Parts: sequence; structure tokens; C-alpha cells
Amino acid sequence: MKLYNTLSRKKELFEPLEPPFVGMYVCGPTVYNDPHIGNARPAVFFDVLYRYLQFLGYKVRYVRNITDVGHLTDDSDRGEDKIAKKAKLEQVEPMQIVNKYTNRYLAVMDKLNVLRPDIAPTATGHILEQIEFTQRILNENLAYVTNGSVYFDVHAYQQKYQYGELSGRILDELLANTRELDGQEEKRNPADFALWKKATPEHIMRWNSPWGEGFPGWHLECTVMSTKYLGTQFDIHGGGMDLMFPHHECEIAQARAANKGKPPVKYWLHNNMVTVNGQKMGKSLGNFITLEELLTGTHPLLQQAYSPMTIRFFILQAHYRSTLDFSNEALLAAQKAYKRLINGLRIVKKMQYPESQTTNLNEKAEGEIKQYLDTLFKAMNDDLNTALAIAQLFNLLKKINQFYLNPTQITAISQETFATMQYVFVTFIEQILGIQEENTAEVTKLIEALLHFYKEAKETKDYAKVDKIRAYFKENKLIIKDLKTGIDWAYDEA
RNA sequence: GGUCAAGUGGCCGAGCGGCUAGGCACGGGUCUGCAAAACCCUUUACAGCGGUUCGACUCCGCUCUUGACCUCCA
Repeated sequence: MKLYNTLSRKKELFEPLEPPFVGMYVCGPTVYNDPHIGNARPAVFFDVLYRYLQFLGYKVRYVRNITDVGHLTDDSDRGEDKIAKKAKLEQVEPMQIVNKYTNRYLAVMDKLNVLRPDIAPTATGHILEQIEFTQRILNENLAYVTNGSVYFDVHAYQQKYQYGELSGRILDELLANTRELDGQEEKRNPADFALWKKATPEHIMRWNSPWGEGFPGWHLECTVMSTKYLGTQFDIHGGGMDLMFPHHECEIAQARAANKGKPPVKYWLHNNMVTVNGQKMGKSLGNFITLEELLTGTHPLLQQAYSPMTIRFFILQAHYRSTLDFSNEALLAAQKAYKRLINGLRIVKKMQYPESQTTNLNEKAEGEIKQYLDTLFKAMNDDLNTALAIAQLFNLLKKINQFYLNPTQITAISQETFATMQYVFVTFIEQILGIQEENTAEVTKLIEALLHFYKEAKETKDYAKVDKIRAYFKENKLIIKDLKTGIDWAYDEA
């Protein structure tokens, strides 16, 4: 499998440091607000990577952090902790906020069928480790203490190692373009960043440290927790493109500073951003959509609610390194496509290869199906091109529907190819893409029962009743299919 | 201003130096008590201008446009 490594700006063959084990770390959410559509993208994408690596036989340890302390908000509340700020607004304990939004994040990710990572460490749970790590960097003389705060010395680091290797930034250019911020006077250099910040009297979240009461810097937690659980060097580090600089750049610097220059990560992966109607999503732009709003259709920009699986499918229909634009039209198209795919999934699970001896093997059909299956995995192995992979599923779906309409035609392909297609189609959708039917077995049984009455009415040519039942199905987003071979139901794609 | 991406048919969205992406929408047909679904057929492309090449949507240059990062952000 090849993956695009931001470090080299190239697709590279994926070779774990210690096969069959794979260590993967992804930057998780800052839990001070409701999860938004931008949070869904990395969660879903790296979930598919996690699933696919396991499908390929790797033993993956997946770590995704919860940031519950330490990130600055913006200039107006400089130096203030996001969580603490929110806590003041809502007059509650910071940990209450953290807990609330962590729960909400996990709940919505569960809905999106995002598997929980193997380890979900929190920044507040690793204060000691962060203090120790800061000490290690101080011991290397690559950080300095000012006024109870500890800053990373980018210039000193630059003497020994290279700063900017991930983002391609040149230190001198950075310095020329840095704008004036408060608190800069404590730094020797504007490019320096905090490892430990002294807490002001009104700051609520604070811990004791060798340098006084304070809280950890903004980039430190990821370095500390990734290396704690995955080792000094590990395979994959992921996150949104916006984290490339400065966040991930600083992570590399911190890790190398503390570990004699060892680069911490072999493959850096970054997903692209989400836009709304072609614009960057931002609170100030009024197009900020939370996942809750998307699922309930309550945002003014949304015409309707979209189901969790529609959202998941929508995200995967684009390649992860392209921007993805959320619009009603695009979401609606994804909803229809998703239902079509799921209808195919229901069909293929029930399909059986005919018993009869007479075969009418068709080289062309056989070849096409093999080609689709082949391309399916080639697409995944080429930097996880889920868009191209899904296109193959639809190609297969066309064949499956043909066989469904005309079961005797199944013998156009060999039993072996049929079995492979059936297995791959189901496994790929459910296990790798993590897309599933949004329905319970109980409901399905009720649908089947009602369909039984439809069949009876049909047999007695009671068309009034037939139409009534059909209308009832339609109301409940289901359709009845009258086929030559029998009667069946499916999800309405409208 | 600096750095980096991208501009594909009505919409979304892949891809490649010559061979159908796919989804949604549109049009025609098959099937049907009437439908729906499904299937079959069909239409609309690669921002502009140059260059390299036997041949470019695909490579190079310029122009225009959009976006991201440079400051918390997935």
C-alpha cells in the first residue's frame, strides 16, 4: 500500500517499522464545543485507514487524544485557556465542560460508526509526563525559563536540527512575517513556542510544576502522549491539514529535541479541509455547522436532516486530500447513492448461485467483474482512494442488480467469481468502509410481515389494498418491488 | 505580502500522456393492473494562452480565478 507522506510530499510504500505492528496517532478534538462537520472528516478517514490496515493483517494500535486543556483561543483572549474561558461563560467547572463535550463527541462518532481508538488519552491525564518532557528539553538546552513559563528555543534547535521540515517553512521567513502578539516579550524569539505556561491569577486550570503553577503548552500533549503509547518512533501520525503548521511542526521539534534528533514519525498524513457552499467554514462566516445540526437538519443552510451513514458515505466519496464541499445538493445526491448501495447490499446477501448444471459462462462478464474487484483494492492501496473504490462498488452493483432481475444469468460467471464478488462486496462496505444499513433486525421483520399482506392482496387482485400498503411503505421511505421473480422491498432513494 | 494547493460536463467528484470513472439530475425505452425500483440506450467535460510531443484534460511556462496555511482551529 502506498500513502502520501507530507514529509516527502510523495506517495511512499507503506512499511511499518516493526511489522506486523502499526502505531498510529491522530489529533483528536478540543472538547470545548459541539463537534462540527470538520471534526467528522479526519475521524471517518482515519477510521477507514485503521480498518483497512487491520483488513490487510496489521496489528494496529490506534491512539487518538482528547485535548481538554491548553489551547489558546484568539487574540482577544490571549493566553487564556479555551476550556477555562468556556467554563467562565457557562459558570461551571472546567472538567464539567470537558466531560460534556467529550461525551457528545464520542456519541456522534458512534453514530457515524467510527470505531473507538485503542487508547484515547487526555491532556489533563498526562500533566506529569508533560512536565517531565519539558524538563528533558530543558536538559538539552533547547528550552529556557522566563517568568515561570518555559519556551522552546527554536533558534538553538535550528543549530542542531532542521526546523520546518514538515511544512516547508524557512525560519527566517517566519520571523519576518510574525505579527505582534502580547506575551512575546517573554520569548527570546517570536518563533519560540510555549512548553509550559505560567497561570495568571484568574486562570482556573492550573497545576504545580518546577517552574510554578501553570499549564502545559499547546503542542506538548501530542508529543508526550504519542511517544508514551507508541514509542519514540512510530509509523503514522494524522490530522487535519491546518495542523501541519505550527502544531505538527512543533511536535517534531519537541520530539527530536528530547530524543537526540530522532524523528518521531515515519508517515505524516493530512486530510484536507471541509468547505460549506464553497467557503471555508468559520464561526464568523455564519456557516459553521455542527454534526448535531446536520443530523437534525436544524441549521438555516440545510434543507433537511441527513443520516449518519449519508454523511459517512459523503465523506468517503471524495479523496481525503481534496477539499470537500458541503451543500444540500451534494448531500442529497450522496443520500440517494447511499441508499442505492445499501439496497444492493441487502440483495447480494440473499443471492445464491444456482444449483443447475447448465452454465453459460460469459468471458466478458467474468472479466469485467474481476476487473472491478481488482481495481477496488488497487484504489485502496493507492493512498486510500475511497472515491475510486466506491466507483467500483457501483460498477459491481450494476452487475448484481442484473443478476437479481434475472437469476439464471448468474451462471454467466463462475461460482468462484460469484462467491468472491459476494464476499468482497459485503466485507468492503461493512468492514472496511464502515457503512451499514440504518435499520434494526426487528424493523426488518415487521417490514417482511407487512409485505406478506401485500402479496396476499396482490394474489386476490385487491388493488385498492395493494395501493394502500404501497402508499404506507412510501410514507415510511420504503418501496415495494414487483419483480418477475417475486416481490421484494427496498429503501426509497428519494 | 510570503508559502502551498486547486480550477473536469447541469451539480458533486475520481483519473490518466493515446483506451467508459462513479454518484445525482435530464431525455428515450423494457417491465407493470397503474406505479416504483431495477435494467438497457442517449446527451452535456477537462479555466485561458503558449510550449514539449506522433499525440495532452493529463508534462512545462505565463495569465486569470478560487481555496488553504502563515494566528486557536480537524
